Formats: sequence, C-alpha cells, structure tokens
Amino acid sequence: MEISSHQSHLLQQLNEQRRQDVFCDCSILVEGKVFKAHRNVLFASSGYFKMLLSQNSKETSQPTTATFQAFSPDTFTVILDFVYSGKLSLTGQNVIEVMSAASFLQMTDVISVCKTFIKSSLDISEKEKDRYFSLSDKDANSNGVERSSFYSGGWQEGSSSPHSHLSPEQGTGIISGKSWNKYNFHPASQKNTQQPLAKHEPRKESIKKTKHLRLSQPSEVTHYKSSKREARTSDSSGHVSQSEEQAQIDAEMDSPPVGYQYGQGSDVTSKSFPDDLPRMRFKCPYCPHVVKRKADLKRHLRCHTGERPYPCQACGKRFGRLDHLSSHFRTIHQACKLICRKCKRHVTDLTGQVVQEGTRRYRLCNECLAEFGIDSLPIDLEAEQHLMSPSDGDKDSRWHLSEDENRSYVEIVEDGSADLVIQQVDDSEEEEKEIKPNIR
DNA sequence: CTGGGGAGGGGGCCC
DNA sequence: GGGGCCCCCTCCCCA
Repeated sequence: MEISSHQSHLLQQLNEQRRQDVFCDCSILVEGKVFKAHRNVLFASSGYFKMLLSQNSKETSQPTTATFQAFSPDTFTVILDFVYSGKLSLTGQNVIEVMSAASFLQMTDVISVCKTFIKSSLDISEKEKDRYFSLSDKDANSNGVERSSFYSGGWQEGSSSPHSHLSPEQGTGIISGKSWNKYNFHPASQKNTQQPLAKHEPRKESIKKTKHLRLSQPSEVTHYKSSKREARTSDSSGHVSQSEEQAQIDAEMDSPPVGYQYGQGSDVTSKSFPDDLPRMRFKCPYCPHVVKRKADLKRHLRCHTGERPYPCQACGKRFGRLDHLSSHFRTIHQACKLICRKCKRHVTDLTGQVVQEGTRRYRLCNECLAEFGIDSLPIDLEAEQHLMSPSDGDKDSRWHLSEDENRSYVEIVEDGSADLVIQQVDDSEEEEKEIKPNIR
C-alpha cells in the first residue's frame, strides 16, 4: 500500500526544517549570503553536490561549507527553493542565470525546464513578430502570456509522464514527477526526454566549433537556411535526428561540472576543487563556450536558440545579429562595394553604375554595361531612400513603411530578377545618404 | 574536381 | 548593455 501524499509531505517537512535551521548540516555561501541546507537533500538533487559530498563522506561529522561566486544569492534561492519544493520560479530576467547555475550544479531537470522556458519565450516572441508582420493573421492566439512562469516539479504520485514538459503557455505543471531527483544521479535517464534543444539549431558548424571550443559536436541544422542549403543539409550529413540531438544533450549533461572544468568563479572552501581559471566568466549552458560579458553570452545563445530577431526588410531574410543584417544590407541591397561585379575593377559614379536586380544591387563598370547592352534606366533615388530608411521605434518596427513606401517596396520586390534597373549613383552623395537598415 | 570569391555566421573587443 | 567593427571560418556557387 502506498500513501500518495507521503513524498510531498516529507519534502514539506524537510523544507520546514531548512527554514528553521533544524538538522541543517551544510552551509552554502553565495556572495556573502549563507544558505542552510541538508546534505542529503543537496546530494540527492545536484550532481555537483553529489560529487562534492561524496568526497566528503568520510568526514560526516564536520559540517560542510561550500562557497559560490558564479551566481547571485537570488539565483541560488530559486534553485534551493526548487530543491526543497519542486517548484521553480522562472522569469525572463532570471532564466539565464538560473540555467547557468543549474548547469554549474548539474541539475539537469532544471536546465531542461529553463531550456523549455527559453524556447517557449522565443516561440512567443516569434509569434508576436509574425502577427505584427502579418496583417491578415487574426487568429493569433496565446496573447498576453505571462513571461514569468512557475514551474512545479512535482512529487505528485499521479504524474504519469515522468518527463512531461511545460511551456509558459501552460503556466504551471510538472517537471518530471516523483523521480526528478533521479536525474541528478543518472543524467542518462533523460535519454527519452522529449526536450528539444532549441527551436532553431545553428547550421552545421561543428568543425568550426570544434576548433574554437575544442569539443566535438554533432552537426546541427538551422531552419533558416536558404533553399538550396536547406535542401542539401536536410537530406545529407547536415541532418540530425532527434535521438542524436538528445545524445548531444546527454553528452553535455554527462560532462564535468562547469565550475569544475572552467573555474567560472566558483569556489568550494572545504574541498579542493581546482580554481585556476579566471573568475566571473559566463558559461554557455549549451556548450563549453565561455565569454567575459553577459551581453556576449546573450548574443552567443542566439546561435543555439536560432533566434533571428532582425529581418531584412528588403528581402525578408532574418539575422540573429544587427551587424550581420547591416552588413548584408550594405552588401546585397546597397551595392556599397565600388567594384564591378563582372570585371572586378574599381568603379566610381563616373566609370560605372549601380544595377538593380530584384532587391539586389551591384555595380557594373560602363564597359561591362555596354557589353551586356544594358541601358540606363532612371530610378527614384528619393523613393529608394525612403524605402530603405528605417523609421524610429523598436527593432521590429524600425523598418515599417508607410503605405506608399510599402507599395514601392512590394513593387521592387516583385520586380524579379529578370528586370535590371540601372541607377546613376554619386558615390560621395551615397555615402552621405548611407542607408542604415534597422538602425536607429 | 578544384580553386576563387561571395555571403553568412560567430567571437573578440571597442565605443 | 547595445551597437558596431574587425577578423576569421565555413559553406556554397561558379568558372
């Protein structure tokens, strides 16, 4: 006979003991703030503590003290509250740090939930953008989703699916039922978890990453490839099956603790964890990459999440970085390079002209123009400037066009590649008027 | 098949 | 922290 409330009751009791500092035999110091806890609970919840306390098992008479500087007390509060309640309080503000801390502490279930949270946030973001761009989309749902979600890792007996996943849309739910603590000991038990790594994986870049990160990683597939690239990768080596992807996650989970491997500002006072490396670096929860700045980590994370918040208003191609969009726009749509596309010679407004082919622009020298028998066609530079000039506002609305401008945009886009438009360009003037895509 | 060039993408770092 | 520049690498196309 099994009493279903026993587990939750037991956890509640332990939580009460923690709050009242009863039987607490472990102190965790986080940036000067002391957290009391039970080593049994920490051992059962975190791979990191398991390793730490295992080494300390022969000295059980001594209270264990651990010090962390890799994350804030607030973050550790979230983690500890989860350990003792199964409830994870995630917000858009803390999710990265909680995930980083969970990675450090080898709490794979927390990492999974954070990943799901981030992914869901991105989904929402994408939906909102799509809705914004699509005037006809009246059926968009999931409005007003609370970005701060409360994840309840249950000890509930009735949780049938041990790996059910939540999204912020769902609000509250169960992480992994009564067996959540098992993950910490046996990360491989996540093999069957339906946890997507991310909505959009970066294109296959394993070779490069291997070089940079000194870690072999399976190829990854982006969903934003150009058609040809997509066709090639989707049916060849670029394709990664769900199981392979999961295997990657498992490999990642099986890897040594972040702090142990990279220093990451951690310090365990009573134990001898190496800490030679620079402190206060930001560790990517998806890969071994470490950056110095949080902003760089945020940028780096986009290559895992596939988030591409910067669409080119001229061709629709999306970019994960504004500078990449700018570069793309200058190169593709502005013909900034003063080089003849055919003969590669340097051209100026006197020796060559800008050719417009659909939304693409490039320069041809007069000789090549004559060779191809293309006559100059007038182009409304003013309109072009209006078309390309971003308006004020947030990053999504910067490119929004007035109705007239929008019309001209559509016309140009629909020009197709067959029609070539020659534009007289004064280089000096163009530089002054330089069009800034998506830029303030 | 191969090499060159274009384009995209990632990291470091400065402002 | 965001924007932007520079550098480097990879992929892809094309001659």
